[in-house]
Amino acid sequence: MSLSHAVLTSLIEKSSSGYDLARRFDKSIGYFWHATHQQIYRELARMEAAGWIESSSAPDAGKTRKREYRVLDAGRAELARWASEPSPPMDLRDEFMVKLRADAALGELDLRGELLRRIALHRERLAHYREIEQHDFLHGKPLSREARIHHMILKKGILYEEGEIAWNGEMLGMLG
Amino acid sequence: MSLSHAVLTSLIEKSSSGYDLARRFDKSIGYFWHATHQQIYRELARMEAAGWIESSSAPDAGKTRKREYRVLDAGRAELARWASEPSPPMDLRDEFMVKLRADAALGELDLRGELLRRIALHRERLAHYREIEQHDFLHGKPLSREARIHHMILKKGILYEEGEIAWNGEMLGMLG
DNA sequence: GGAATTTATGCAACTGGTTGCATAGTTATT
DNA sequence: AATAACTATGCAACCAGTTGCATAAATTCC
Repeated sequence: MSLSHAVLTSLIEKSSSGYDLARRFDKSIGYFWHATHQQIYRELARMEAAGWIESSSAPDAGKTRKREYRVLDAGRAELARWASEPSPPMDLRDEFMVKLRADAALGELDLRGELLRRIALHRERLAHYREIEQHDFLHGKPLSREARIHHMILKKGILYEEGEIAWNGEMLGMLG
Repeated sequence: MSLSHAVLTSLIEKSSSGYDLARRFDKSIGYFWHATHQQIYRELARMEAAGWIESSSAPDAGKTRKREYRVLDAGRAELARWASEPSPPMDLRDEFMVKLRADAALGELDLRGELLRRIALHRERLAHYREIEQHDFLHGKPLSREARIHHMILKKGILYEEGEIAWNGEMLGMLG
């Protein structure tokens, strides 16, 4: 499992409380690795027990239990170790492809509504990604190595959404 | 959960024993929905208990416990019901993107070896898919509705692999 | 000042998925 | 004839992930 490593990466980018981390996670790594707040709290507890991170009452805690988590050297070392071992290729799990095969086997199920919904969803996401791209990466100023990597990750999302829109469109044409 | 529906779809395509089903699953639906033999046996037991499928000693069982499973009308109805409810968009879980962000945050981890491995893997898969496409769908004879849907699913795999190869290549150029 | 909402944390129960092991018959090898 | 390898099935234990609930303070609304 490597949710812990995803959380660790996000914490290296910025020390945070569990809640802030969960929200930031949603808008960065969450695009290609979803996690609930529950999972994140659990991973934080585990990683603190393992000595990868430490925590203390957050500066803005007030009377709350809010804590701030920071990555320790052991955590950085673990992340580097994990990152340089080979990863299994990502496994796809596309429910809609199963539905299409079910349609092929059973006869007419009329999945056109679903296709239209998917096209709309992917168009929305694509527009969102392109906005981020314009704002963060295409402003003309030179990009750091870190920013160039983040840009490439975003581009992957853009290519994916474009591919989905094109394929779903063709599929719709076939079923129409 | 809908592993049961994936198994059900495969079983509608052809009544089979658990073992045969598991092997066939690997080479069809397994491309976009992986399942172990253990999961498949468990789903078969559940679905039989639910009255979606029935089984009897397989014709070629001999002295073995081999059983053949067939889909009942209740199973077909359930599959149709499930297929026409909206599906959540597939959630990506790409470990390698996390590693890239870790590289961006930590500095040099040298992921080029991993990129080369991934490119080789996707090239291999692409070649395999193209072979299937040539053999099953580009033989010139007209295709049934079922075959055209299967072709579209395969094309999605082809587009995906092509996209991976292109993106990983660009990423390699950037890190090189 | 009180009510509703948002921020923030976490326990407990459940469900899904993986791993290791056990069993038993069949076929191929030496 | 012995043994290794493959086909075929399944139990049990474990681990990961999700859902529902509970708590509590801060903030916003009326």
